Amino acid sequence: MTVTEWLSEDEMLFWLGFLATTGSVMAEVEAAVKADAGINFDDYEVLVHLSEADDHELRMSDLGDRLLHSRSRLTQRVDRLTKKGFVRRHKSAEDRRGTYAVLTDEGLAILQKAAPDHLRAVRTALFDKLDADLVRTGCNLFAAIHSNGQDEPPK
Amino acid sequence: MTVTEWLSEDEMLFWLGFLATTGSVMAEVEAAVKADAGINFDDYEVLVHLSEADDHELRMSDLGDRLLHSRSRLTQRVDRLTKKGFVRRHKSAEDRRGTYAVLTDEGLAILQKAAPDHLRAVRTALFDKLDADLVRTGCNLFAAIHSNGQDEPPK
DNA sequence: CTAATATAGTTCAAGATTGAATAATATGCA
DNA sequence: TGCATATTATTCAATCTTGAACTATATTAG
Repeated sequence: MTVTEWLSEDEMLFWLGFLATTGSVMAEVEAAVKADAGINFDDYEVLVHLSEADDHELRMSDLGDRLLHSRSRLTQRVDRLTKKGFVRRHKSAEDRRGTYAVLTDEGLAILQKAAPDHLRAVRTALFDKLDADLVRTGCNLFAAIHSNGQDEPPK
Repeated sequence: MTVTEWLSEDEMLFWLGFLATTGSVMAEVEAAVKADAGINFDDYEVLVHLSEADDHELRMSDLGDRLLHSRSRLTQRVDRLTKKGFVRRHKSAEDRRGTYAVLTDEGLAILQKAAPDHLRAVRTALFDKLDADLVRTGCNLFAAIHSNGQDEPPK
């Protein structure tokens, strides 16, 4: 008995490849970043998103949506990053329910320190194995799957 | 300042697409499986691997490698599945360090019950958006990245 | 204006994962 | 054989995530 007989052969191959590939790429990158840069991947991602935002700050909910993190997960991740001094919060003036997470100088510094390690990990896990054609091909594939970015972030 | 300027434009697009796509596909499938089938995706995956193995059983380490789970993670996941009655353990006769995880009848039943929901989720999140060409394209892409499956499972 | 509803963010407890330490057994080599 | 090293699996404490409940503020409809 096999549970998976209702996908075509190609689809099955795709799905297994998808699971195995994404799992191992992420595991490899996460391990390399933590080992080399001393910061874990999720924290790194928070800092990246903040660094790319205007004034290095984002609303909590906005940041959570980008990271596909639930609200409480983000609250606690930002708590930890705040404790480490890489991020701070400040209340929004216009919408008094709102909170911004802001990248600190220390956060920017650790990000800049970690970035080369991160990039090297991504190259090793991914782009060293792909030629330009496959990269473009992959972009098309992701665009088809993800299309208009209307995700449902968890919760 | 942007941290990511050392990837080409296509590579950057690929990497962002990779993160966003894999994240949202997995989130969608996991949410759908849990909601519809009443079993979470990681548990489901354990049962699938066991169901596909000879005699519906696998060595713990073997199962862990396939799932890219660390040893302790798998130990505890199998603990939970055992408590639910979907899996049981038995010691290996040949290698007395070894333990097999075995699918129980209840485990097979829940797997069969969950499988249609799982498949429908995978179709909705993925294959409904892809034509046959893109599927084949994706297989090639995953093959190039993952090539010979020589992973380093965590730990 | 006010009541009802929606949204932003946090808190708390339960559940899950990580990584180091441990115990038991196997294997390789002198 | 016997010792050193490797492998298999588990345990435990620390860390992290989940999801429901909660507080505070905003928006909408009557």
